[in-house]
Amino acid sequence: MDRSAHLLSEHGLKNTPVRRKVLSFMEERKHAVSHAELEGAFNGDADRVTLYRALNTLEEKGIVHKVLDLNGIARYAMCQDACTAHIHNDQHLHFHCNNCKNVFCLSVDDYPEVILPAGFMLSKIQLSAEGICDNCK
Amino acid sequence: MDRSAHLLSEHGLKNTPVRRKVLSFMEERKHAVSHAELEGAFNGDADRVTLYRALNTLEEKGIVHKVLDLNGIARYAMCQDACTAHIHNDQHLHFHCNNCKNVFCLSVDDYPEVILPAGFMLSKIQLSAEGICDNCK
DNA sequence: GTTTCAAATGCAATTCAGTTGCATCTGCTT
DNA sequence: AAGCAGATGCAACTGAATTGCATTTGAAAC
Repeated sequence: MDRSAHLLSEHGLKNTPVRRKVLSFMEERKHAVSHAELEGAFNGDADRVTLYRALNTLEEKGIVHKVLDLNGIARYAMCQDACTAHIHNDQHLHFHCNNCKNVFCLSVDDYPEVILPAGFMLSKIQLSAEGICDNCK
Repeated sequence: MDRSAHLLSEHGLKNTPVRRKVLSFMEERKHAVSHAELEGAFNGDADRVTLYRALNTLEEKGIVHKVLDLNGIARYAMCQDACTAHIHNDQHLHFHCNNCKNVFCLSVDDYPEVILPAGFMLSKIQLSAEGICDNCK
């Protein structure tokens, strides 16, 4: 049983070809992948709706996480590198490339203190960066 | 000439009823406003497309700035409070309410240093927070 | 290895934010 | 008052994402 199949059974999900391929596709990239990117990779081997549902399910189970790119389009990443190194698995930085709009998950050491006005309750803070990725420069 | 009209002429934009009302509506709120919110406020007095174009124009001229909410929907704010206090007018924090999805622009004192991998060029960093706003708590 | 059934998939249709093309109207300059 | 660039309104369109429903399938029970 490969890593993708293991991840699925571990979370009580059926081990289907689509989900396995989605996961291994993500593992191979170092950036967060969009639905459109996946659809291209499947090239007709899975319905677009099935891909949307696979992504939603994987996110609900905490296997991948979702991040909106600069155009507000959802992208998904596993980010195991950054996550295993920290307790809170969203303690990482999202780098948005202004050119290709890809999103990269990078680890970050220290977060600033945030002081909110009275009445605001903080649940999490998120640091994001914009610029040009190494592919586009 | 009121403040809205002044802002428009200052940026070489025609002083139209729609733009004036958009600006004064924004000035009255302490959160970033969405297109849907504006459309409700106009209640038929302006076409939806006109509102989209007004928002785009105001953003292009640097009068307002755009921020995507947690659902990836655009919201716009003037944020003069935070902006006049700092040199870089995007040096502020966006607080996203998990409940009403409103976005609040808050000022922030210090930004953390961000070290990127080789080949990545940084143009700006952005701090955002999630939680519950004072209205929803 | 069958049977069984909840869960997953495929297909069609729908929603919703946002954009574009084009004709008409209106601030603003002269 | 005239002229016109730019703003508005209307209709149609795009693209991401969702929903309903019939069919198929993974995996557990037999």
